Amino acid sequence: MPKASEMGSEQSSMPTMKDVAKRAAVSIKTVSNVVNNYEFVSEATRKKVNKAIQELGYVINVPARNLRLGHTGMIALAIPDLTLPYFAQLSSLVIEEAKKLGLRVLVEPTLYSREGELEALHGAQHSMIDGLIYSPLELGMDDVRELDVPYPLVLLGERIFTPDTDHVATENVEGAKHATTYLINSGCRKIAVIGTHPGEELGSAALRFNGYKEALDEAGIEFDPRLAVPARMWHRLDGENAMNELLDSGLVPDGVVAFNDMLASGALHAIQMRGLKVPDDISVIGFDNSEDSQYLSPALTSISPGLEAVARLSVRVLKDRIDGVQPLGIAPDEHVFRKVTSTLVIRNSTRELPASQRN
Amino acid sequence: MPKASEMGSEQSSMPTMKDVAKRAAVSIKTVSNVVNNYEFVSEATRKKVNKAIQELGYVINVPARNLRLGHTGMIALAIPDLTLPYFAQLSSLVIEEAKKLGLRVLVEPTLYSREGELEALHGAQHSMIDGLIYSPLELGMDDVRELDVPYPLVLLGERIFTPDTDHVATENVEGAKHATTYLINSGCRKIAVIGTHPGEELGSAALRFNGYKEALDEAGIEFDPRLAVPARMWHRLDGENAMNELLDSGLVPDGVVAFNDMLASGALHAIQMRGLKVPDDISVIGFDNSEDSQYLSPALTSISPGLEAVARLSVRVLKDRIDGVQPLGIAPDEHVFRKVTSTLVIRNSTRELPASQRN
DNA sequence: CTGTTAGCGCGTTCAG
DNA sequence: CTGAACGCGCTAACAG
Repeated sequence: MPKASEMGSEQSSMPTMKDVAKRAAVSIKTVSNVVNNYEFVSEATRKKVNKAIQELGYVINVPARNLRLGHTGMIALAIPDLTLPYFAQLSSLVIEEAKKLGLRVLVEPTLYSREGELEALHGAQHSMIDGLIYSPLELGMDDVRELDVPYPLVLLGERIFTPDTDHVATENVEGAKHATTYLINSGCRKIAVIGTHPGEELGSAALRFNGYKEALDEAGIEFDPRLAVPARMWHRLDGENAMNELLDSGLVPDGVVAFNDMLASGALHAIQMRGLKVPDDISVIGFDNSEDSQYLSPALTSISPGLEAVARLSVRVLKDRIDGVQPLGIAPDEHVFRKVTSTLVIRNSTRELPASQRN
Repeated sequence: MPKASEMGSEQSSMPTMKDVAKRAAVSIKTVSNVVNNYEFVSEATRKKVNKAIQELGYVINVPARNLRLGHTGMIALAIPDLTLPYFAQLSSLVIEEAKKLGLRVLVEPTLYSREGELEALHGAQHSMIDGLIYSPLELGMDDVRELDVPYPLVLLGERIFTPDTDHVATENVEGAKHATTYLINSGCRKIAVIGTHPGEELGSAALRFNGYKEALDEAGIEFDPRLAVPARMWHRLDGENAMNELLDSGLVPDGVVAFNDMLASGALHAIQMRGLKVPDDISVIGFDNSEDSQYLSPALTSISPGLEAVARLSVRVLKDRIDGVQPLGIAPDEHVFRKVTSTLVIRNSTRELPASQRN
């Protein structure tokens, strides 16, 4: 037999249910019953059919089945960039969770373009897909009407809200607030924040900044704008630069909240290069609890956004919508709006809480 | 109209070609012609049909089309772990390249399990997929027969060889050799290597180690086993530990070849923590040229495995096989075996070559 | 428990 | 250049 890879299409000679039926001397329906594990098939016929399947090397033709069933068992996941650890992680978790529910995932990087994001929404693929988990970055509140699509949709993040779709988001504000409060409780008073995006109102930077300020506010610490260092990109080097800038200004903080772990890693490095100690001189907290954070030295205390929960929830909700059932305990006509609680993963880049603060 | 997400399946009410045909007062065939950009359709009818499509919001039904055509326009990419930057990068590039050729990609993480890898190969999905790009980690030469699958397959890496499938690989040996030679030319004589896997023969660690030794050999430098530090995992902390171990032993090298950029990053950190300078005291070279490497300080000199070329080649070859044409300039019955040339990306973690060595 | 029949939506002969 | 009828492989009634 020539290898399929040397032929045009593998479909040409693949055996069908009909072939199996003939060989097993049963009807097509019976084969279908066996293949789909229909309960009421006699053990004898089942064996007969399986034998024929084995001998012919029969594999079910998924496209045909899809056509008949009207769905494909495939969902799409649209994210800005698969090379970002955050999204790679998310994708991996979504794929894993989907698999548990018998769903496959088509990952679609939208590559920071508005076009890409719109195409993910309206592209021709959509008869091929049962639903979409959508994490927009470029689209904003002005684009809400774009979300009126003829298939189930779960929206990730907090850039767009509509009462007409299900949302799953992470706690940006609460997470940053938690981190900042933790630093305050551990004795920090001059807490810098790295990675702000001045002028931005949507997006993680703005939300996390708000959390930071809220924490300060509640603790009665006045916000010092000089301690907020912008960083357009959130790479390691940006964190290093930001931290150096701060240190050069003579304004040495006793704590740092970095808006992601890369920034934190850079800050760590800048601090240590000056002979200062983390956490003795300066505590550092990161964001995202990326896999790397545990491998830094000192291991990085970080806010874990609960990506597992995001993945689990969004896939489950989508699956329910596809199946036409109400997700979770949601009332009819209502939509899921769920914020996943973030947790602070304490490692060695922050000082311990004094005994009085622990519980 | 109720939102689809509140209904069972979106398929129920989607307009078909028949609906479009009726509305445009033409035959189904004509609609099909228009949709598929068949050349010989009068401008008038084309317009008429397009208008009807617009009004009805018609979208072509991909599963039906797939059934008829016998292929799906979808390929799978099986990799060990999507959260590894290397594979995330590769996936992203493959998706991009596939898109250019009108193909969609189903990413399938096999999660370091033999089962997962076998399932990717033989799983039921395969009538749903036109071909597979396959990067095994657990499978070895004993499993060659598993690769006899009824669809086009492109094999990535150097773990399994068969004359019966197309291969695309990166230059592990050559890359490591290149890196080591570069260090030698820049004046290093005591070159450590971090990340070896003693006892392993397949796999990147072994191949890269060979390249390192070849370079030493050619330069007439004797290999000192104490300079080869094993590291099972290739995380940042492993690099840091390995480097510390070396430094503690009193055996201070003047150059380090790390088997990936994470290891290199850790080594960098360990070196700097001792007050030693990179590259003045010790040069460091990494592997993979990951996105992070440029954001380390000093920016990391690294071997770029040419992932773009791997992605481009493997998708192209697969596409050709799917279309039944000979890839590249390959003779019939021959198979592609292509190693992508790696390049050394020189940044600031290595000393400059003396004038005599430059070209 | 099993067989028969009728499409799912599309592309494609083959006539016109 | 266009229309009518067929079948891709499968599942869901409904009989038997």
